[in-house]
Amino acid sequence: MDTFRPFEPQELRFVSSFKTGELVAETGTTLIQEGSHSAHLYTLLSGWAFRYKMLSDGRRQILNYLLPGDLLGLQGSIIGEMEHSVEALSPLVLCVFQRDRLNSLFENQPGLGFDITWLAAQEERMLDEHLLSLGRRTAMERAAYLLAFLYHRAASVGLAAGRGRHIPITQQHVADTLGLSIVHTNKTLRKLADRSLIRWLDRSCEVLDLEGLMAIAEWDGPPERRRPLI
Amino acid sequence: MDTFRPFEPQELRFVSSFKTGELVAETGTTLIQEGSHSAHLYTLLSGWAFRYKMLSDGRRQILNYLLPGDLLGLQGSIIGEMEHSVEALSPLVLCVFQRDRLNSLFENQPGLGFDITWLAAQEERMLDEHLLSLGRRTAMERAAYLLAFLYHRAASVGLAAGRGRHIPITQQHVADTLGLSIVHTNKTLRKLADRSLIRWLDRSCEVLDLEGLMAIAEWDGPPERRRPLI
DNA sequence: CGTCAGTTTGACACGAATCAAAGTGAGTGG
DNA sequence: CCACTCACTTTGATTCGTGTCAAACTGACG
Repeated sequence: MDTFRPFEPQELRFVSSFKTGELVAETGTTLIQEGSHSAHLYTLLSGWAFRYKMLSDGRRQILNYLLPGDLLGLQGSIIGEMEHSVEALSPLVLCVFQRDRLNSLFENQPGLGFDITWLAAQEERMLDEHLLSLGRRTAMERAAYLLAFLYHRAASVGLAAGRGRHIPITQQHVADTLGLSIVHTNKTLRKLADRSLIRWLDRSCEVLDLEGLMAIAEWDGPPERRRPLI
Repeated sequence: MDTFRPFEPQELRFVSSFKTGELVAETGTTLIQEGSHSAHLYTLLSGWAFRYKMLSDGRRQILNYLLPGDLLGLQGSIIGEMEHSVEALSPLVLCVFQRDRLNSLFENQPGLGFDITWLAAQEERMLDEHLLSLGRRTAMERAAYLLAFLYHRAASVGLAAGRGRHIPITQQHVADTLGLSIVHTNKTLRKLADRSLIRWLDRSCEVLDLEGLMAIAEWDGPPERRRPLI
């Protein structure tokens, strides 16, 4: 089963029998609320978003970031209840599906069913890496890893060149992703900037030295796509 | 799509066209090595195992635990290369499948394809919760969460009553799961034991007060299984 | 011109890591 | 049957990384 292909948003987008509509959202919009039983499944067509969970006293943990091609709300579709919230980091466009069509999708479009599983496996791979980061990397290593990771993700969907190459997050987002306080996050990012590895702009980050970041984090980047063995 | 059913190992086990054989392993056996391109996909039929990643200087992070009904090696089957290792925590029995049959499984058994995606969504849910733990919970909260979590998982596959109700891990495993040093882990577990929330045995843990652990961690347990809406 | 979100910096406190050492119990070999 | 080893657990002393508190700075916006 090395013969996968990456999930193409357009693919689901034009399977008219599954598509319900398109949705545009502003920066900061809460797209999905923890505990909700959303009736919909979404594909992100453009923009950035993030998933997070909160504890009752306000502690927030960002779980992962969403870029074009990613699914939102699969958990709700499959398990029934969303266990995390989703918020827009930039203006974005979503493609909306009826979640109750999901089982017929598996029946009628096994290729798409496999693509969904492929996406879920990718997500699991990213979460594994984040866990390694939170559990065993120092603050500096975590920050370097996160920025290298986000740069890679942006590059993989063509956002790395030209205009959009800045990662649209605040230091508060970084802190809540890395499990650090915002003060310590600021001091850590400052060190990375002083070493010319990154540049911090108003509410975004520019990666100047990807290799340097990856070396600090001891991270090799996402695995090479395997060529089909047969 | 609220009408899911939990994945039954027996289900895959007796789909003879996919099954390759059965495999028995001792405690401590490395079942899958990070970086390998395993030709097989497994279902755990009995026993406990855990997934982990390591950094080159020996820092280890345990990602999650595997119990009967869980899949091993799906990542390898779908992405091509394993990005984590798997080790047995107890004697265990695996059911082995050829991974190259996976796409034909999606074609011919869409119901099983959906079950695999369901399992992947469950794994993602657990990893999300672990991330919240590592990022935003204190040492005490993390320990309480982990033990409550493992108790729940064991109970959900019928391991909670009688003989097998002890969780077969060492304090080193707990430390590597929670991202703590083994010394601090010991002191934290000691406090839980002094409060009669757990009892620590030779190389295992007995949960005495599940509610108490869940209250400390501020964790509600896995979501209720949704009844079908229609 | 004031407000507000975001960034920056310094002083201090605290939680967790590290260092060191001893206790326990199972297994092993003499 | 008794030393011996080895993995695991336990405890105390000290160090260090990160959190908390406090305050100032910046730029966008109304």
